[in-house]
Amino acid sequence: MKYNPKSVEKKWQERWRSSGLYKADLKSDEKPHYYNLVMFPYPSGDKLHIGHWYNYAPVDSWGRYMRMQGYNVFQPMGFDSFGLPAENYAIKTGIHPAETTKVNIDKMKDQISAIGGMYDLDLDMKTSSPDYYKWTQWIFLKLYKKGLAYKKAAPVNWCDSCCTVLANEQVDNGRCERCKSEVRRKNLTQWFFKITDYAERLLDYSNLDWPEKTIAMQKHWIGKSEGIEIDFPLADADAHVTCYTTRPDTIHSVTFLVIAPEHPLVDKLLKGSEYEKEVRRVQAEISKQNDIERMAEEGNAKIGAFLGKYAINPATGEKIPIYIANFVLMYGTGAVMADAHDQRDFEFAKKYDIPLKYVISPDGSERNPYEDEIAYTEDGILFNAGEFSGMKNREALSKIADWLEEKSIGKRKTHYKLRDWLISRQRYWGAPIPIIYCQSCGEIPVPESDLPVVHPHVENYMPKGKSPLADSAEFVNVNCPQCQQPAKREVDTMDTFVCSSWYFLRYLDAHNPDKAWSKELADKWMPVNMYVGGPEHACMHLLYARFIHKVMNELGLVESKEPFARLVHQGMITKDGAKMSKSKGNVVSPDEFVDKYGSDVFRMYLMFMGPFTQGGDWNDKGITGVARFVDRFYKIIKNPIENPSAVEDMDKLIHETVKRTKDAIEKMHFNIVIAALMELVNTAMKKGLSEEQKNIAIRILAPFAPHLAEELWEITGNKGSVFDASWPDYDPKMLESKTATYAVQVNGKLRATLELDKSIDKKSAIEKAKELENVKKFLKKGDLVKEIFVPNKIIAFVVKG
RNA sequence: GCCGAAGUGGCGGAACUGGUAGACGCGCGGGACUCAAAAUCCCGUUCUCCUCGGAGAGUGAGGGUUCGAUUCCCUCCUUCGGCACCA
Repeated sequence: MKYNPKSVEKKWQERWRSSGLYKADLKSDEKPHYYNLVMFPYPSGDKLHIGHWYNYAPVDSWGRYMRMQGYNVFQPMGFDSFGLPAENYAIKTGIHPAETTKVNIDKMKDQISAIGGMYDLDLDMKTSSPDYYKWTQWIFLKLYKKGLAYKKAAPVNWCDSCCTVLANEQVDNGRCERCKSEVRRKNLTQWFFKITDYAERLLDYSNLDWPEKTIAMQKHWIGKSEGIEIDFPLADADAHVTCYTTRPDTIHSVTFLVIAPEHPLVDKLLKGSEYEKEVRRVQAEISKQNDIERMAEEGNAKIGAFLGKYAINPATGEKIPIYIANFVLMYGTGAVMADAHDQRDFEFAKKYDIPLKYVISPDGSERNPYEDEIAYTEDGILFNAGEFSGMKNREALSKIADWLEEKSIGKRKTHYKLRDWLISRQRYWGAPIPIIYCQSCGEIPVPESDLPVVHPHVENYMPKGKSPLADSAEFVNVNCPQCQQPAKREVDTMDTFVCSSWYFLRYLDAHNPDKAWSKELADKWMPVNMYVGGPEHACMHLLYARFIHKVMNELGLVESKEPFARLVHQGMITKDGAKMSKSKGNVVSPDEFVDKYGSDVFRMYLMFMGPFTQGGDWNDKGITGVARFVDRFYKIIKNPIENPSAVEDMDKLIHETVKRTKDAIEKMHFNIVIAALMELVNTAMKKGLSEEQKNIAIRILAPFAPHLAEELWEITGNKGSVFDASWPDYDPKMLESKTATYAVQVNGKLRATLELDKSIDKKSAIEKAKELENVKKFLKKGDLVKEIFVPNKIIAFVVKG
């Protein structure tokens, strides 16, 4: 009889649910804890697609494996339900985001249930529910009180016709992606979290089992650099321009300064200047470019303007002109010293006819080896550099820095590229920021006892230049918590990354009305042992979560210093080489495959496609292979081929399979696990399995085909769930064999193979190999000059002539 | 441009620390079963020669180290991912 996945899977899912098999007892210390976490999904209208399955199914297999290794596995699942798509959908259709969110979550819950995973969906956790965002607001207040939340004006990309802020990626060539009207820079007062205070602490990755690549990306993002701030006095005023550089060795070649068009000095320097008109024109032009365009490599010329003023190069005493240019941004000091040894400065100087001066060449000779065509940016020997001439520039670097510090011209400084985290959004579908503005008391945080600040219902979500929450008079008008006089609420909402930066703590104590999380449980369960999600979150979510966690740690609210001990990124599933998206119309739904082949087959096929971290292009061609494997496995256990004489040989294979699959699982190479199980089945088809061997085989399979394994566990007469049994161990003695297969090579080419006893010595092994006909043939072709013997592997001869 | 990863049969992919390249699966070819087909089972399947024992070539391209290289080194090409013209 053939295996019927449909009825069997339904049966076991119901049993698991009714027995509460996978409910982790968070308070129990009976078994070691294992927090197995997958990044929670956004409840989109696209529902669950193959990419989600590719992510969730192997993580579930991992969790089941850990459970069978004796761990108390906690594997929750919730929803990141605030965000822009629901709001945009509401603008289009008028359906309230809360409603679409609920519909999408219900649908996705059904789909996740169909996987038949251990995911605990009963926690019913979503970031848009008041009992969750109450605590997001509470975290805001914690940061506020620690001085880590502040307001400042920041430039944003603004579209006048859409009346809204645009992300850099929504700006296309200076125009709004949606309505094509011109985008302008506009200053808005916004809330920030001071993540920059934690730059140094965030650079500590000790004890984190994370992909090297992700750590490298975060380090790059934080961007620590050791340099020096140098003051350039103005030629005709008692003021100076401070520039930051990591290359003080080039100070003698500095022939001009470039400051950001937004630099506060620009207005002062321009006062009554004949250059004002041109500078304003260039400023206006640059203001149309977003940061990405301003820094874009291709298709964007360097533009700038002379400010009509000069500074003094403190090293040479020379008068040098000051410019503004698009490529200098108002970060750090907003000013750079420019010279001939930087390609960007070099090009700018050529365009605006600014004289250049060289101070480095490969051999110290006074010329640019590239003949003035491109900048010489490599290292070399200094010349025209005063007392430093003749030194290697890298060696002179710190000496010049010392010299600048001694003369009080410069001061060494560590810079970080990391900017503070802009958390306010002028959007409806997000957690309200718990701040009240009072005419007499000023900016007042909402008292913790008044949380949550409930998200109001509004009629119109259309952006009008300010948050739609401003429409609700009931929401906006409150009494000041301090003086009880009429006051107004902050109407901006929080970035959804704030909501997702602590959800793993809430899972541990979901819906507790009195606390964000229980410290006791957090100390038992944190950090998350295994965290799996897409690599696109390397710099945002994963950095923000670490930041918030470190703040909570310093406040004594959690013991762990890091939220995620081990991190793995799953690969991306594409369709015909393209990312799946509704707009491209290439979203593949898992439902029809699950319906046709069952969850076990579908999940194993996804795992069989290739290494988990690699991803791949979706193609349903091979799924029949996995379906055949499942049928065979079922058949072997249920209708055994009786052949007792051969069954003994199977012992070795079974133990080999345990070892192979175990090694592959720990590396998350699930494709190898499935392949090894297929090999076992193929051999077992011929030779049969004993009852004991069947018992082991079922347990190896269980994490990957949980329904089938449970069914077979029951059929073979076992009591209870296979997931309460332990994953099998192998006996190393069983893997040993008396003989080894040697490859016999002549001049590096394989000429024969030879089965030899493992205890054989070099001399007799070589004798045996020499007797082989095909080896003799090639040995005759010249003089034997070398014999190589690698135990249990190779016998090689080198012949010359 | 810089940083990172990858490139292996018709396809997805395997190969531990330099030691028999192509496991496993799909597809394809042949056979068994069948009135027939599906399903299932068995055999074969990198390419080119061949006297059917084998021989030669072969892991993006070209060099190098080595008895031996998918694996190590150099140069180059292509694809994917990341980025910030950060001074």
